[in-house]
Amino acid sequence: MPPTAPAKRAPRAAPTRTNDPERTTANILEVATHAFADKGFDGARIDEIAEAMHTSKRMIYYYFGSKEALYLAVLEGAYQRMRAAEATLDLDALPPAKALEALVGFTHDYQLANPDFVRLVANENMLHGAFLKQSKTIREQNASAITTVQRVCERGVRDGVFRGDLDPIDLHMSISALCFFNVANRYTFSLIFERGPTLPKSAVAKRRERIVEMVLRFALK
Amino acid sequence: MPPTAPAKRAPRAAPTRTNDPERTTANILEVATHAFADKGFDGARIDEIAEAMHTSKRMIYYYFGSKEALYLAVLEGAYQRMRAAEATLDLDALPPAKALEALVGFTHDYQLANPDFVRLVANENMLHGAFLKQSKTIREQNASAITTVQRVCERGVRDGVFRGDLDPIDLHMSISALCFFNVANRYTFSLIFERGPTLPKSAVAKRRERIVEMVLRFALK
Amino acid sequence: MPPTAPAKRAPRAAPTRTNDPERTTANILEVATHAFADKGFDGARIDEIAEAMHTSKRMIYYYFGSKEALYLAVLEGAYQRMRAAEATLDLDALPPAKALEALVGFTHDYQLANPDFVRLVANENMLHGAFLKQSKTIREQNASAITTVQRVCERGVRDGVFRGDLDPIDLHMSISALCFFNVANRYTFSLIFERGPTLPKSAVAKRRERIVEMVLRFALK
Amino acid sequence: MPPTAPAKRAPRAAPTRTNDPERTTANILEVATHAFADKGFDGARIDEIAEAMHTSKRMIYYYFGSKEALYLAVLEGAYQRMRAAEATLDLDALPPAKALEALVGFTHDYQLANPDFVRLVANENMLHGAFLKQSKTIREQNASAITTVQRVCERGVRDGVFRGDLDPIDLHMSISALCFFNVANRYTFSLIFERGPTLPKSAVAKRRERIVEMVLRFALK
DNA sequence: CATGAATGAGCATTCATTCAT
DNA sequence: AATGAATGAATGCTCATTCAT
Repeated sequence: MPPTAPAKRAPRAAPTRTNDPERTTANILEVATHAFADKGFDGARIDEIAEAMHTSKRMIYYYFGSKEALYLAVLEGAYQRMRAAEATLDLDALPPAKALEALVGFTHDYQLANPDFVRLVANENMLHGAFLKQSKTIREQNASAITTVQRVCERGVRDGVFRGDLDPIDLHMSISALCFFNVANRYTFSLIFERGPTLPKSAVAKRRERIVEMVLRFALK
Repeated sequence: MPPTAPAKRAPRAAPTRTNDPERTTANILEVATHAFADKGFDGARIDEIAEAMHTSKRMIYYYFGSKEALYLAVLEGAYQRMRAAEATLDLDALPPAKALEALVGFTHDYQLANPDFVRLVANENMLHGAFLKQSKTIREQNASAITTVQRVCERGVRDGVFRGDLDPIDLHMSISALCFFNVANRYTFSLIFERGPTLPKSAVAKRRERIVEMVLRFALK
Repeated sequence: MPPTAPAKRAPRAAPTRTNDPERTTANILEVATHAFADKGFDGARIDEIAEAMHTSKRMIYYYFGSKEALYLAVLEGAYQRMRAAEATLDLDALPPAKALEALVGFTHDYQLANPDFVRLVANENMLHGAFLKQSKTIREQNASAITTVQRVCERGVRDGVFRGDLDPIDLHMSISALCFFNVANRYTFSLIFERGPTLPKSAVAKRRERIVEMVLRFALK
Repeated sequence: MPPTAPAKRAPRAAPTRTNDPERTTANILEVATHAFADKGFDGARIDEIAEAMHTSKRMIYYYFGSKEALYLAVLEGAYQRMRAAEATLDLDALPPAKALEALVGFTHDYQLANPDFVRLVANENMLHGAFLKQSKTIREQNASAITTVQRVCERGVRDGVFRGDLDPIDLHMSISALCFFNVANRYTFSLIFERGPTLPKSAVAKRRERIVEMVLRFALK
């Protein structure tokens, strides 16, 4: 018998009536984020999300209207949290090389600590960016994202520590690529090592070091 | 209209009866590869794959037995073609630095030319490597893949042109990461530029150059 | 007609939305009981059951989860109704011979009046008892069933009216066999008479008499 | 993957080309008899029957034309073998009581030894005798079957050892019922004993004895 | 006589969604 | 603000059967 269906009238855990819209939506988003990150948009099931929530499944439609709208909200939330974390970095206070190092380190650490975000982005690419296109919010945030790298680059070039032909967008891409891959391609890559998808702590630290070094070697004169 | 109309579907494009199993399976695999790469395992529909084939949908089950088995066959084919292409590289004939450059260039070019492969791998990671685990074939091929990088590294270190602490697995990861991202994260990344997901030719060449340079700067003493 | 007609099925009899789970499940069970009894588990079609219901086919899965679970529920219901009817017999109030007569009569009459029950049991045997094995409910009810015969036997033996070597299980089997066959083997047996599967009233009465007599002659000293 | 489909081109054991139609048909019938007896008409699968044969599945259609025709042939064969065995009984050589005893004993023993026959008959009843109706062969054989009992009855009544109101058809029914049930209702009945569906040898002998006794007690004056 | 390749029609089941309260 | 009941439209899959050689 499928776990999703009521199947024989066992109406499960008693959906705690919160009477608190904010808590309810937050709970839905949290559960949905895990679900969409874990299974992707097509693989995730509204029923399963409902099962893992504290409120009833009907609430998803009450507050979000559709699976697509819920997914969009999840995606926007994930991007927003990432940008918020990024915003705490005060790169301008650091000399360019240190700033770049900090940026790469942050990117690496954040993605490692937030595989849900990484997987949501990977899934969004599987969907040809269908939802991202719809989101004004994310587009605006991303626009500002590139200026962060840009400012570091400019300062570095001006100070003569970075090579003159440094392209911020290209650099941003390289940083993202190196950090993203660790998390996003865990499962296929780990086959080479013949071990589990998550690296031991020491290997993670080593990998982090090398990514930072790779980017800096490339940027420095 | 009578109340219980038979409602027969209009028989599509004339299913050319090949009586040629090899052609039939090849056709199924080709169509399925596009479909799974385009929509992912969960998003792809057996019915849609059938629609795009020259034979009937029933043949999928005749030759492959299930959606899962078909997907696995698709995945194995994609990996096999990639390794076959890689095998044509004669890196041993080149000096280490040139060999590394050739390897990075090949990886970049192959993935750019074969987004289906890239997307299948990305999707497989969304599925936590569920299918890759099942495939002896792929595991064996991957094992040999790492030795290619390894040999180049060893020669480079021995010759004193590469840094002594070069880790082949780590290098392989960096190369993969940089090349993979271009294709896999096209849709989310292109939002930054506010243009379409595929870069103009000149930009592609520029990106290729920089990836090669980044890797070489890192590997060289 | 356009080449790609939507071909919508004519919506049947108006699915009265009861909003009454009990009525809905009862309706499903009733219809399914007839269907499974008529065609057996493998012969019965979920679609046909749906067609005969007052609610939509989807409700079967909403309330029962699968064809197998529905069949099990049907089987359990059939056994339960039989045991409930049996429980109304107050055999202890009758002298042993009369009690045995009443028991045989009841068995005969119930099975004749409930061919659905008989056929479900016959079908369950075709399935090697696959579903019965799963049902705690039925196993428990059956356990108590044998005690009914047992008590009558014991009293009859104690009173000296029944033969001393009477085996309750064996007697139960004989009674069941004689009554079951009338209904279960109707179609093959009626070929001998070259008439329809159901006997005329007078013949039924005669047969009942003889079954009762056969059992009593065997049990009495 | 389902065991029936070719699924990945393993064309199984090499279908021995017999070039002997009689052996081929006999083989098909034998395998089909087991299959239909085991799973019933609806539960049996042409593919599974083919799998268990020495020739290819296509032969079923070559020699029998359809699943229905094959089933009918199986049914006719089963009845024919039973009647053939019955024909070896020389009841006329025995005094009436001994003849009846022999007949009951034979019926019991044959059905116990040939559960396939019993299950085919049970299944045929589930199908409302749909196939039996079509078979001239079986109808003719059955007609003669009743005369066997009839002759024994007549002799017994004439000799004054059997009760005068003995009805051959009714007696035939009782004999059949008692013997059939043992085999046909094995699975549901065994639940009462809480043991496996087949009785130990001693219990079988005991049950046989009691059936014989029950019939004789009823028939004798 | 024999068969590998191919299939239309149907089957159980699932999914996101809406109705009625 | 919240929800249990209900569902149309697919979805992956199977079955007996036929075609072409």
